[in-house]
Amino acid sequence: MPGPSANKLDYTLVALADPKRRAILRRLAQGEARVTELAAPFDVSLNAISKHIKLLERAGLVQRRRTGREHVLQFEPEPLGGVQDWITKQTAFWQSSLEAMDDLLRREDKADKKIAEVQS
Amino acid sequence: MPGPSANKLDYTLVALADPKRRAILRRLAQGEARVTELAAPFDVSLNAISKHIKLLERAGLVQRRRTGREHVLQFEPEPLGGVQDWITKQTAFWQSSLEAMDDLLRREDKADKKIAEVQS
DNA sequence: TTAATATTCAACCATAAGGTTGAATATAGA
DNA sequence: TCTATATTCAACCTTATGGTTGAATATTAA
Repeated sequence: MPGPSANKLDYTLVALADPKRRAILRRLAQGEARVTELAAPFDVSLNAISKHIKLLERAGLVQRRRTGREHVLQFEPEPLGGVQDWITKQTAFWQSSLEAMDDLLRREDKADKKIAEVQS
Repeated sequence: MPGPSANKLDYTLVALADPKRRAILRRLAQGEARVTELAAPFDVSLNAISKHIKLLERAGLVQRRRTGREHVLQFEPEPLGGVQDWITKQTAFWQSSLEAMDDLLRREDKADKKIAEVQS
């Protein structure tokens, strides 16, 4: 989706949203590799993989180091922390809301009992 | 990205990759809401938000319940677990590789010392 | 220098997202 | 029954992805 106003988290999630890119990251988690090596397992063109790597770079998930004509890619886990933070906050919000609703239901229950007492 | 071969995780990550959709999820984490309510904070058309909600549904991140003419949306946190699992495995792979490399370096270091001893 | 290797760049195509407007549907309310 | 409200559907536009092929660049090796 990223237009001109996209932020880091957007880029990270876009980068992770493709199975080939996730496979590339898994591969890089075991150690650096060159573009050709990364492309080998896939049955698409080298150019296609080159583009995938660019999206991973944009997200900060890989870093590139040139050694002569070879480009060595390295896995950079930091942006994954941003995703985890978002998920953590999101579920935290949700759970606190559930607890709040629980309280509310409990209070309503008490009120109902009071009314029942008065009416009985 | 999802073509015909997209899986659940793909859909989840695509859904999370847009800030408006994340904002909708944050809103829904505090409690259910109707489409119009969800659309209110944004300066895009109701139709645009309707489409965003559809992508969230596709990912299983929200559930829809119709009450007369109103559609009530509810947050469904389950798919977020899949994202967390992936990240956990990815970083686990990476750390074990780092440790393996560490061992390797230590061994090489020992070997170097032996060589140094022999040569001295 | 010449030839092979490693990568990107450029141009192109198809599909999915993200948005718009206008019409269709369905339900609620006067 | 009319009319307003809540949502989706359909058609269209633009941009980003994901892919291709062919050419350009840079570096290594003969």
